[in-house]
Amino acid sequence: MQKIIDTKITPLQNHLLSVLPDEVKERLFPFVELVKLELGEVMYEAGDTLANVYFPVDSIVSLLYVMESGASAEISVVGNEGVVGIALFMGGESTSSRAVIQSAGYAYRLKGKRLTEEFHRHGKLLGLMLRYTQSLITQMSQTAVCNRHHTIDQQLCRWLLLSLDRLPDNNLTMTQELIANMLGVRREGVTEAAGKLQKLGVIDYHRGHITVLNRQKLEQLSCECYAVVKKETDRLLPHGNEKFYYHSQNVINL
Amino acid sequence: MQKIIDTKITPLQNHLLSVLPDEVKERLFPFVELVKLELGEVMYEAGDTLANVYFPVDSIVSLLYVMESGASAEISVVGNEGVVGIALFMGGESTSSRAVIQSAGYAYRLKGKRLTEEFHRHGKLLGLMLRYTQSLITQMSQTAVCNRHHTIDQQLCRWLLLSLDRLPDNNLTMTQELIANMLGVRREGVTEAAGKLQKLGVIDYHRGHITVLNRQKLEQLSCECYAVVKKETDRLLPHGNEKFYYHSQNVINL
DNA sequence: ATTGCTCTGTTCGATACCGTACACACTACT
DNA sequence: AGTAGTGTGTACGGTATCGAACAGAGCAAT
Repeated sequence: MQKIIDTKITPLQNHLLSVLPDEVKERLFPFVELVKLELGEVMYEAGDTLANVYFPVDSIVSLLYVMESGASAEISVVGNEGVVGIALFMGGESTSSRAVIQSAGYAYRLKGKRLTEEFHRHGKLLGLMLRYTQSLITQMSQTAVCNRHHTIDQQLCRWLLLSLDRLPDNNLTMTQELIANMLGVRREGVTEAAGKLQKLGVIDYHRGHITVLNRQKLEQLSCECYAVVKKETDRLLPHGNEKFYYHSQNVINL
Repeated sequence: MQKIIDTKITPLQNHLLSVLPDEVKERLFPFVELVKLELGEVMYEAGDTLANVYFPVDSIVSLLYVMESGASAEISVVGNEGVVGIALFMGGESTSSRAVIQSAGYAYRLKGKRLTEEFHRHGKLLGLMLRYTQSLITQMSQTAVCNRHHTIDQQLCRWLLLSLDRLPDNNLTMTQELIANMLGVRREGVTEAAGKLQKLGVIDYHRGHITVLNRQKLEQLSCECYAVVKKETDRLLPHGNEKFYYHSQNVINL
């Protein structure tokens, strides 16, 4: 299913795409396709062979591990700062994680073949992908440690901040049940933690819609993990020029 | 400090080095240096700029995160199946993790410059490094999930198996205190878990020396995390030819 | 208005792990 | 033999999280 829309969306809204040298942009952009991602859709399952990579624009994708028991835990988040499908260029073709749309929106899709062709032509893109991958590794590592040492309250704050950074405003569409899956805890645990934040006036939520009212306080209440990851990511991937141009284009459903 | 020893050690005992094409071996091996690693030594601190990568032969290196509070947790282990210092070729130059020698032994050191030079000359080495990095990512992810969902008992089993795979025999030199640091739990927790394994006749240990008596049982008692990581690693990095040749060579202390 | 469904709030006992404290055992050194 | 130091065993209360069960509240469709 395709339709042409007049959007305010451009590949440049993805940080990785926006910092590429102009010549690489010129070669690559004709081949990227705009894809619409719906909340809860599964982008790929653990073990799937990947054919495309996705550069989120205003969507958020959650990488999560599912255990034999069915219990799950999010190991990292990807928004417009990153790319989904690193296994494709890392050479493994698949991963043992599942990718789920955590926040609906758009992403640009690129065929894996185009990507790897570009790798051989010019090292810039590869270098960028690798630095991004390293920042992802940082996030995963910090998650591992955070799971071990920090309370649900702290982790919820961390998680909200991670989401906030990848959204255009302060509203996230997300039930407590889903957050619980991401954090790998019971839904009741999230209810309790969210209740505290509500009482403190930090957030406001109603049936699957959360609004962050006081970001600063959220940062105070969060564990160090958020800041550590942010700092390291900024080091690895300095922000590029963030001016955008808009145009009409095709949209495809995932 | 240097001395020439007659060892039974060769670069081929490291799996990554051993699967390289002959031409790459010929270019690279003249530049690798044998390094002796002592138990407990810190290979690099979080944030250190890396100048070398290390290919362990019979040593084990633990990558661990240290939090502001001083609490720590191991996020992955590297033995002769891998390489320490991926940040160097990922482009980040440093990581937020610390690398500690978990089991004394030898490793081959290669200047980062030599490594990246080889990347430009021939894609084989890069591809291998990237696939290894992906297997490392798998390990980190699984660790994150394991920290969330599994008991200390299960995790101790997993940890012992990870160590066992990287050692020549069934003996590991390791106090409960150190294991506790790796797992990010209290020493008493390890004492208790180890006590159970002792009673079951699975392990035998005395003041910092652990002998695994029944590996099969250990695998049964472990959580799935060990098997998942092993399977994925085998997929990403098929074993090469493991015949070795021996010769005299220099040894350097770290 | 009724019904049904999803999302949230609350309770209760169970349990895994923590923090603290201390006793004991083995080893090495004097 | 005595002493110091390191590694291990155990005990106790405190707490965060779990598992299960259920009640209510908001929303949608009929």
